[in-house]
Amino acid sequence: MSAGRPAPRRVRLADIAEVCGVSSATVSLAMRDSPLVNHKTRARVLTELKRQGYVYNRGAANLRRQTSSTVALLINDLSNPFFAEFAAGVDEALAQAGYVTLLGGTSESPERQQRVLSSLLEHRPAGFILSPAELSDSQALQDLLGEQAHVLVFNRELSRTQWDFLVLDNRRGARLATEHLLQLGHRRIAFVGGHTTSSSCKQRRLGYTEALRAAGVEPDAGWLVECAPTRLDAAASTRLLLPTGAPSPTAAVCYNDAVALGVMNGLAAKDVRVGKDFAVTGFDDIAEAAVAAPALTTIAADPRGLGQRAAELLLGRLEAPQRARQRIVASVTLKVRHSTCPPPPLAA
Amino acid sequence: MSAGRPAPRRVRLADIAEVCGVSSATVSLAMRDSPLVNHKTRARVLTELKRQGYVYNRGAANLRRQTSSTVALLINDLSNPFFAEFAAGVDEALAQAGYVTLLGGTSESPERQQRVLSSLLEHRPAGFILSPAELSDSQALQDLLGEQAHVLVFNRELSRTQWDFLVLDNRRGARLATEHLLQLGHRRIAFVGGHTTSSSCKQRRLGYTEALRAAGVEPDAGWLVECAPTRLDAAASTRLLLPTGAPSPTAAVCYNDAVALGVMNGLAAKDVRVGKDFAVTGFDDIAEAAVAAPALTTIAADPRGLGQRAAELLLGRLEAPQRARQRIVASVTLKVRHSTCPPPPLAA
DNA sequence: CTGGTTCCTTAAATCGATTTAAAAGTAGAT
DNA sequence: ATCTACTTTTAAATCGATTTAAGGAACCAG
Repeated sequence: MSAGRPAPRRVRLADIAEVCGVSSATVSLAMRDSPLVNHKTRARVLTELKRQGYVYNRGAANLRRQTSSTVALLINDLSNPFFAEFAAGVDEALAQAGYVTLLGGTSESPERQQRVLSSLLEHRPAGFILSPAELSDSQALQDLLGEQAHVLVFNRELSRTQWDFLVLDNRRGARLATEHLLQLGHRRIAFVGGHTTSSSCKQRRLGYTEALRAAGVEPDAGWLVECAPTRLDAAASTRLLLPTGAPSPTAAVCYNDAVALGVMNGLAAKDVRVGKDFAVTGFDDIAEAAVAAPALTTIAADPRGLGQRAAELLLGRLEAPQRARQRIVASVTLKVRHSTCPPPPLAA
Repeated sequence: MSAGRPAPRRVRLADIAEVCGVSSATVSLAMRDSPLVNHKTRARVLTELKRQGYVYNRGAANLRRQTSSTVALLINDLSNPFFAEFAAGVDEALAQAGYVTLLGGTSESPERQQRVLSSLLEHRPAGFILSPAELSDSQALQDLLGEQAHVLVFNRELSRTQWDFLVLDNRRGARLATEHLLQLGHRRIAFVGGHTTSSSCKQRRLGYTEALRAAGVEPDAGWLVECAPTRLDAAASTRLLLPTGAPSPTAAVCYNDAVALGVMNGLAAKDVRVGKDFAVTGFDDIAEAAVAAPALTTIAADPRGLGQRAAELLLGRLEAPQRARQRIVASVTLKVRHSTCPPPPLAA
């Protein structure tokens, strides 16, 4: 067990002060470019700061100044590339503004979300960017965070909160996808995936229904297939789309890309050729969408840009705590690829 | 502009103390279950803490105790699902141990890496988990972090540092992929992607060469195709694999999945059917690999598990600063899917 | 020499929790 | 009543940077 060097204590302002023959107050002021300090003194101090490799202790400064230079980022699912990109965008924009990101992954568990949140709270972040876990308890979150916390909620609505909110234009996205299918000639179009409890699912279903009605098609209750927004569950639900007694759907609008990819797997297993015999659309435009076979027609949303937007919204709120609540609906675009096609002649 | 409530100051230990008629020292001790405190007093204090919704100020405590409850996580590319999963694993394990993750994305830029790092340093994290940007300046990193910092380096070797190191078994992975192709009957096998400067690329090429030599195949210089590890650049490089004068390769071991998917795109554009006329393997097993057409044969490495492992290694180091340097090589496995096939009879 | 400027520097308080030595309180024994 | 032993509480210092009021120096005008 060699001793190594005895871990030199970190350099403090007082150490610099001593060498320069001034007080630590002077060093502090010099460092922060106060006009109170003689430029000769400042130069000496700055040189010495560099020479000793001084590292600012933001924690001490924040304690005294009652400020904070961190923002907490709570993400429901970092394994999902959509949210990972979102996180990357947030971090990038926060770093640019001089903030550090406190990361908290919640794995879609409301309990873990509460635990992670109370741990993050102890670090006194200036604000929170929260992409809530499914089935989050809005009230519990509010109790923990307090009424006047600076919070930006992303993606999922939290009922009865007054926090800023950034969300995709779910309704319009689903309408775009549905209209695209209608234009191709489809009339019997299913909506697959998502839970009725989720606000984004409700909105997407709404867009879907609107598009159908606008085209004079009355949606059939049998076309609404509920399942978890995962590839596996979606694949299992696929049987509900296949011919029974009634005329079956010729296309499916899926809650998101994961569901769409699952549906494509499920259909392939039954020898239904997606893009030839059956049309499928997704939502999110995750990276897999472009390389799937066939490449998935989907709704794109620029998650990295959303992350930057979220950070900017929160920073805006920090600067103007009193400004009115913001509710931003981010636009989405339709990306047509090869999973959509006209209905087969037999079905038309 | 309604005023709202005037933002009640946060509760401090002193506030609790006052109500309970004791000193803040007593509250502090009670909170931390010191045997010095009378159980009757402790009960009163705990009740009051809960009643006022006290939130611990870890910053103040850390300042006094000269400790830290954060760990900095620097990630070269959060958009890459492999690293996003890794980050999720790290965060999960750190949270379990009571640490909070300070996130820093570096976007593969050494300059940004330096900037992000010095910003994180000011928050005095207990340690660092660093997945270095390409072409990182090892010396510059060491100058910034200091010799005795607690650092775990992931994935890319940093020359002449004494930090703990966690890396995939790149050599064995590439050997597994190459052996798989050899067993299928291939003799002319290319290696595509990656830069010679990167340590992981060197190791993978080594495994590839070893496997060839062991099978009595002398690698041809023309089989080594260098390109950036991105889908786009790989697609563009594909032409180098196709028949010219000399007999051309019938299979390709790719540096990673992104390259493999790019190569598949490039070949498809030239009507070469991967999985029928040509075999391709990847590395990483990102989510797209499973849904690509054909599904990609690749090397899997459990990035989330690696993240947890990384966190555990760092935490171990924090507890035992003097222990010998760790160098962990994580095992990988071959995932055979449909992008690999025997060589076409003509070429055999 | 006095009073008034201007310029620069610093002592001391502060942020909130922790820690330790010392004090205060309680009980029991003599 | 006194002493010892033990339990419980607290005053005060501490971590490192910031801030402000006050002080010192230098200079000029009258």
